[in-house]
Amino acid sequence: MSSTREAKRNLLRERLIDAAEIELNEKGLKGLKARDVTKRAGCALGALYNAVDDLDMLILEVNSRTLTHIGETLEVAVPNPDAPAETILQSLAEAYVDYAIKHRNHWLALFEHRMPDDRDIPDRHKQNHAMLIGVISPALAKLRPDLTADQLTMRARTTFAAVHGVVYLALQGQFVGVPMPALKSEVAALVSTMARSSAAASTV
Amino acid sequence: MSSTREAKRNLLRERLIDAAEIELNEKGLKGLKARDVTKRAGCALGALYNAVDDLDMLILEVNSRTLTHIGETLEVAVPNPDAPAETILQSLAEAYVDYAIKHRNHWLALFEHRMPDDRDIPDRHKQNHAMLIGVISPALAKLRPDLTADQLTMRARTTFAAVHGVVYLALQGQFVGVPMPALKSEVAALVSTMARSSAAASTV
DNA sequence: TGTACATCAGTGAACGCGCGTTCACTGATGTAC
DNA sequence: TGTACATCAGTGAACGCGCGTTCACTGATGTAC
Repeated sequence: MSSTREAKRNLLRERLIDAAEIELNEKGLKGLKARDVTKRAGCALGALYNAVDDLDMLILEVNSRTLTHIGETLEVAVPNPDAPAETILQSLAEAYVDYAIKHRNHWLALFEHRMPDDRDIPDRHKQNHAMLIGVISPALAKLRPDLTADQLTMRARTTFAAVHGVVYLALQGQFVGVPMPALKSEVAALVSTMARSSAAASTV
Repeated sequence: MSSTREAKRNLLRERLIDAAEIELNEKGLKGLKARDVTKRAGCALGALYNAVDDLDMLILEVNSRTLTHIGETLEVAVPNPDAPAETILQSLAEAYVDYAIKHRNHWLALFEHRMPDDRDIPDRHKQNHAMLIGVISPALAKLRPDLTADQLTMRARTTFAAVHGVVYLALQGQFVGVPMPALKSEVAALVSTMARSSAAASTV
């Protein structure tokens, strides 16, 4: 058998992803360097390319973890799935804001990372992203029983993107964002707005 | 007098900003190179550093123009300042979406460009950004006469950021964004939601 | 179990490239008289 | 107006650095007999 070899290989792979996770957290996406990652993982520079295709792929792995992590956080944030839809949406939004603040660099990397022109993102990773939408949909569906599944998906994306935008500009700090101290209450107001107006079912 | 010298100097400066504007439009922020800009402006590489501190400063100049341009676009988009507040907000949002689509790279550069760690952004440039908020405020004020000036500013920022977020994720293409064909109607729905719920004055 | 050979993970110095910025030089513009 | 000198914009080759990736080498693990 070659299980020892393979096990070792996977172990190093994990160690590299762990290391990249820490480096990303500390230095942000732009500050993530192959040399720092391998040094932290305790292996030689070249070993990285044996464990993983590419630095981009390593980042994708970390991003996958982050998405899973966000998914878990959001699930836990909804205490009772039978609560009023607005309550659920508020919980989700608050958890999202908290996550973004606490894991700023991981969260930013999700939206900042771009593959080089030619290559594209593995399906597995795209599905991970879909989770962000899937988690809002049930609550929205309650508020808008009149919408088709497709319309709901659109509305869920819009809702997510709106909240995301407020958090994103606030965390950038510079410019037009809401100042950090006001962030949570502004997001709450936004979600409340969207939930109540949706209930009126008067929008397109 | 040294007016010939100074005039020439300014002329080259303008030509460099023009060139950077075109390069940015064609290749995006990441694709903007000092060599390409000077080549397009028809001068030597070194001349850039005589006309301008830095490549970052050149980008800031282009971004300033972009902000002015957006400002003009938004002003023109409001045909009648006495129209109902929701109508005005819808016009502004639509104009913003159109601008982002049409001048994607310029628009993106506004939010993607970061100064190197130490240096910070000149005040002039920050004020330019404030315009984005200032232009929404009057319409919001009509909807929410109950809010203080500070609260209004917050709400304007939130409103802007929400719309911005939807457009931003949609234009990124990858991931969770609204698909482009649905973008305008989704933004319209979002603005409508915000305008009507605000009128109810029931949010924090 | 032991020996001989094959494979492949791990090493880290070296490669290669991109690219912002500098710098010694030149020639044009400006100043003093 | 003309001459001698000073200044400074413009030139482009060269510098310097960061950094992802490769590659010849080594030593450990695996396979065949």
